[in-house]
Amino acid sequence: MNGRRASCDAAAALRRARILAAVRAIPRGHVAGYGVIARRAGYPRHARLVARILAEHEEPELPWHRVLRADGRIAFPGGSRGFREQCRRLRAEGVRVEAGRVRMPDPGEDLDAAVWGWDGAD
DNA sequence: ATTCTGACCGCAA
DNA sequence: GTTGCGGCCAGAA
Repeated sequence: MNGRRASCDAAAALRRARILAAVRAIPRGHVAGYGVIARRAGYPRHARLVARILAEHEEPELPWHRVLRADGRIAFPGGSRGFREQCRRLRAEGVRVEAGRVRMPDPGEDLDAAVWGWDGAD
């Protein structure tokens, strides 16, 4: 077998595993950005990799809907199937979504559910 | 090796 | 609020 190729695949599998773990770790009712997930998984600047992995995942329990763009908006094109599904799932767990976008935690306002920029400190 | 494509990001107009 | 653009990085062609 080709060792270089094998170690490459292994590295890819590891990235994938760590990223999926980071996504699973987002508490219910909370959200995090692609970049935040990448950073928490140990791969800063790999936001696009997170997106790719979410697009290909096959794990039914994965809370992929808790992952948003850096500005708090849903990454799917508005009106697309994924867009509506993500909206639905988020609202189902108490996250406020308005115009395809999750409300940011304004200072002074006590949001009980949707916490933007969640980074594990909670 | 080179080129193209993303469920992206940050910053400047 | 919006758009545009360069930067980013893995994977496929």
